[in-house]
Amino acid sequence: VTPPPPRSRRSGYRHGNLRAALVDAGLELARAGGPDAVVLREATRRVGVVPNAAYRHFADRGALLQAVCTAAMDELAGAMAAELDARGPGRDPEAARERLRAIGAAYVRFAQRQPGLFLTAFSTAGEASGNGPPEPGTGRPDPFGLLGRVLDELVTAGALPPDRRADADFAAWAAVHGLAMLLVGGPLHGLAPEDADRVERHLLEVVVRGL
Amino acid sequence: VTPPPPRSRRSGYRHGNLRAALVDAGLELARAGGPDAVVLREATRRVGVVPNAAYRHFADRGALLQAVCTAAMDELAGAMAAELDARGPGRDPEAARERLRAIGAAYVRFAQRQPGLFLTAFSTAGEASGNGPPEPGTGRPDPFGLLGRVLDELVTAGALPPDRRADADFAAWAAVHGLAMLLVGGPLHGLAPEDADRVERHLLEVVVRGL
DNA sequence: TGTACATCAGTGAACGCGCGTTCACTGATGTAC
DNA sequence: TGTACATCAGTGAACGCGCGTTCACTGATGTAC
Repeated sequence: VTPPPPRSRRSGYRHGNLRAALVDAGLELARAGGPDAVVLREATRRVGVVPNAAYRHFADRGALLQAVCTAAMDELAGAMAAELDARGPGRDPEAARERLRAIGAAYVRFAQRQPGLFLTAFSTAGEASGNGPPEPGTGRPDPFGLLGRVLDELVTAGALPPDRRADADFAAWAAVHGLAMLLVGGPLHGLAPEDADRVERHLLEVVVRGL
Repeated sequence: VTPPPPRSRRSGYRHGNLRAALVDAGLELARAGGPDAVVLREATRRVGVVPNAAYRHFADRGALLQAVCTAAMDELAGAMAAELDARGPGRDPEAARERLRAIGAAYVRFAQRQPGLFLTAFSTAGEASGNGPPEPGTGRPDPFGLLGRVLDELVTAGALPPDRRADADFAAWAAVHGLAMLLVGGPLHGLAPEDADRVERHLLEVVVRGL
């Protein structure tokens, strides 16, 4: 179906950076079809390379998928960070609340626009990946960390009592994550956009009010 | 791996009710491995029947999976209904709120104890299934309907202003669903049980307070 | 009550498919002398 | 600057696998006479 890629053949033999190219191809597959669509053979096909070439860079299919998941998560974090950067700091209570709404809206919007990537980002399938929030260590922004920062601002701005800060991360995250999941391939899939918007605003109000 | 079942061979030739048996087998597969584990050949193997026999009762693998998904959803609804039935009616505000907490807790507990079934119940993969809440028509209880009933009680008991009733379903559902998804195979997979409990209580408080 | 027959649930054998993965290889690249 | 060589990224061919699905069949069951 996919026309065999032009096979640019770069410098005749060696590929520039096959690893990155495979992750990119996997990302496109995930974008179109979610984690199950990240098929090793198809990724190599798209890059214009023989299937087993992938084994120079990944131990097995799972390692490729893992890299794609991480990349998808980075895209989500990037979308959230961009939304925050486009806004002024949240010094006063209402501005801080607005930032919380904005970050939540960005999360849901990403899920709606990139359902495949969204599902892939959260599809580590309960591997050894984590027993807690997203693994620390990477320097880049992660969705959970961004949320935590916004909640800290909320406390600083006096819009959230410090004693309620503790589990606020998880509560807010769960609420927004759940809406995203219901809208993406879940029972609320196909909800009219304006209805989805209304539900989203309502949910964010419940969270802001409840915190 | 699975020892070939004793092949009870019922009345020598015909199977009692192969359709139901296949759904049961599929349910066990889903319980152990989620929707992807619902493999037609394996289901027939477990029932002790030749693979193509399934085609007398299901158009294809998708139809079998669909039946299994519905059965999984019914189990979830059953767990929630049982939790409600074990409680008195919610006439006064606090009792009504308590019922809301109970139904939410049942939802999350089901996800934790039966992750495979939970994921399967919500894995219709955005098929023609629905553009809105779970399909009406079936007489049995469904999770969304049960939640709606509890919210109605909340209004009757005076614990929820009627003008906020409208989108309360989705907001409450999303919050609880999100927690379940984060805990099951998501980033919060492996959270210590006591932490998960605390997070759950906190989330339910945010919802109750926010509504 | 007994016999002929239509139905149709399950059998047996086979198919093509795409997948992940392994093997021995080749030849361009970059380094050591 | 030129030549010999080690490295190792990508090749070519092949494997075994389990899957969903199709085909023509068989024989127990239940009905009509």
